[in-house]
Amino acid sequence: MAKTRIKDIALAAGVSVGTVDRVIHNRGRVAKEAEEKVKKAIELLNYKPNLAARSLARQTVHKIAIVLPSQEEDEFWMAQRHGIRRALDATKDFGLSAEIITFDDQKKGELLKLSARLFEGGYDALLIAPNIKGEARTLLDQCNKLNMPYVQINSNIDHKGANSLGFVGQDSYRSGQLAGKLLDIALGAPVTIGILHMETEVEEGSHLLAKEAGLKDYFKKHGDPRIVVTQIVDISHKSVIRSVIEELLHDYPDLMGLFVTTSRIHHIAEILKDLDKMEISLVGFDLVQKNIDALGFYKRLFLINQNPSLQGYYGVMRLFDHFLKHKTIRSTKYLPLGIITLENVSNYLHIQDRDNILQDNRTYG
Amino acid sequence: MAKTRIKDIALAAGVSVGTVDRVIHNRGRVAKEAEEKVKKAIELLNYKPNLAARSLARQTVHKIAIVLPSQEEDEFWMAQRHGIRRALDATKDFGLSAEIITFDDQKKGELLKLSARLFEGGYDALLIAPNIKGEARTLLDQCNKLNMPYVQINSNIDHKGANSLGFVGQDSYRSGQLAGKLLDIALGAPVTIGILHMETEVEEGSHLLAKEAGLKDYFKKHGDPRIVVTQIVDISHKSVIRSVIEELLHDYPDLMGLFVTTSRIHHIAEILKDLDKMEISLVGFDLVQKNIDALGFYKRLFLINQNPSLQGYYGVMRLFDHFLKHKTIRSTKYLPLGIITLENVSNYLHIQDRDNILQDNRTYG
DNA sequence: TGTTGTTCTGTGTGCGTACACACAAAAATA
DNA sequence: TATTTTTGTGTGTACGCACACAGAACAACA
Repeated sequence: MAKTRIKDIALAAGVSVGTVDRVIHNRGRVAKEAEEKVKKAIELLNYKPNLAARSLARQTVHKIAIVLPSQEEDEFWMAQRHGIRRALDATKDFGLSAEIITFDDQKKGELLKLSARLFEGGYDALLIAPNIKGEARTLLDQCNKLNMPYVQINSNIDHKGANSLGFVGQDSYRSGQLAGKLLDIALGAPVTIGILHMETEVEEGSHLLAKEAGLKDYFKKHGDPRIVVTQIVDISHKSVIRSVIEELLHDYPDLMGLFVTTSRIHHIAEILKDLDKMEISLVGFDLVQKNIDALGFYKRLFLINQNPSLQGYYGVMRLFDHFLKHKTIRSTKYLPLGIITLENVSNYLHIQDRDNILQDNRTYG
Repeated sequence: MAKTRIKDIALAAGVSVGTVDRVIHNRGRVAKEAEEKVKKAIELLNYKPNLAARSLARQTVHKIAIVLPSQEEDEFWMAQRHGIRRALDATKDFGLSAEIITFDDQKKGELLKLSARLFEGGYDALLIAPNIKGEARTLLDQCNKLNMPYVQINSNIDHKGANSLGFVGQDSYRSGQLAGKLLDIALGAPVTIGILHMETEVEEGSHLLAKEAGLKDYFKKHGDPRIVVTQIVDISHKSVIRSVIEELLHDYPDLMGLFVTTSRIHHIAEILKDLDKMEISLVGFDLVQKNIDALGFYKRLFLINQNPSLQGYYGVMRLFDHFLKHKTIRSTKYLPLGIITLENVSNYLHIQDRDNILQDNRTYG
């Protein structure tokens, strides 16, 4: 039951550890027969490399650049960062180091400006939230030219380069379907349902439109109610939002459900509470504090959690798998769409802080 | 930015690595002044032990005994085992080994029979699903006498010994509240709601009663509908279940919601489909295959996921933290109560298989 | 037969830590 | 003072692996 070491394989195959090492790492310079013998011994003894020893022996530290929007205060990106930090803590003893590089995603061209820094900073890989599609595409093209692996998180620009290590994020279309289901169950009878994009710009092919499509498709199969789509561009003034809502309620007296495709549903909850219209069912996104507060006073509210923390975590872990375990994953990983309501929100908040695995906070003792 | 090693501390403190080691591990035999200097250097240089090197150098492997019910075929316990295996894979290179020991939880006294094997098998810790409360309590008392740390998963018998490393599992009461909320939203008008315990025995203080209490308490605050509690003892014969349901529907024509406190809600879904009564909303537990199938044909069905896989995972990780990182957690950890419906079930199935962290499946190459 | 080149293989060292051991210095005893 | 005991400190080795380097074996040439 003792673990088999390289030494054991060498013994079994009648060669030295050096030869075994060459076979394991495909370094060449091994006679065919020797290689065969070693491979057979590896198979037979079920050899699995000791990760602790490997990362200790390997001197090369893989340096990864993590590119994120510079919205320091935004809770969604804070959660992303949190997950990233967690993963880095867990892997720092195993040959992974990282730097977070931010850019202003409200201005054009800022992402591209990072180019020089990224490709001349000696980085071995890129972890990027490519929410500026055009610019990000240029960067990823560059990655492929320079043979630098990259993982996308949060936004996916469907970039199928040879160096792509896939995408970790949410399935927006499916989250729209889920919102449809929740509203369907909550409403009972067919009525009017509103979709609200609360965002300054809804660009072609964006998440928001995928969510819209998901909800619409759900209702094509189930009941086919009237669906009204509205965009609220100016989200900084509550009065503007309020008048849009009042107008909607006036135009569609049977409006009984609202789906907000961004994280700003708390505004709607507050306004509807004010208007004493809390019989309207709401579905929105993200566990930001104001939304969590809204759960407390608005019964018919569901939040869909996109798990930003795990996006960061798994994103980094993909690079870890790639470099340290020679295990390369290129597929898309969709994180679970958590349905959050007042009765289960506490556990979700908990896990975001506690997931630390293989992390040592202890200084001594 | 280079990582500080023990050597660096020794240099900074003007002592040898041996002295630093003694300070770090509280081995004594260090002069007060030397100790002070070392501690200061550790603080100053922000020393964090290298986990890879530590587990490589430390030869002692901590052996843990994992005690589970012997229901090999049960999907819930399979998931538990899966999570346990995942955690063991992730930690096997770091000085943790484990053996799963099963007992027949359908017979009395079987758990206690393990006693000798557990306490004379040279185990360093215990991970137990103490679903036979009385017998488990005796075992845990024994643990405290022998100074053997233990973690409880899935069931919690509130055992506050000095060696307890807490509990990882679900919050049954809260899951009942959550079921209440889901039914409340789904029903709209106040009607009759049924609670179904589908289990051969509902013992005092069991999870099932906690779930019942949670749902009842929820509705005391919201609408206060009529709630009917029924137990179905004989779950092996579908005809028995069916007649219970038919009787319920007859006695309570306005029954519009059913809460099944075990994983057997698929039976109910199948029967109601048969009876063409699918307007009744259902809430049940666990992602077992038959329940997942039921999601496909029964729209108004929600499953609450108790995350058995993560229970096993975090349970093992607690022991890992305790032994390898000297980081001892004694608190209760409640896992998130996932709300599952057809539209988000796929992601939940995915994550159960994919969560492998720090695991090396690669043989060579 | 000697020389050069090519292909293959074994040995040695170091990664950062844990721990055993040897030994020096100081203190307690004779 | 001599001897034992206690206390404090440094050195050396091993863990399993990666990788550099030396060198053996063999063939191909002069």
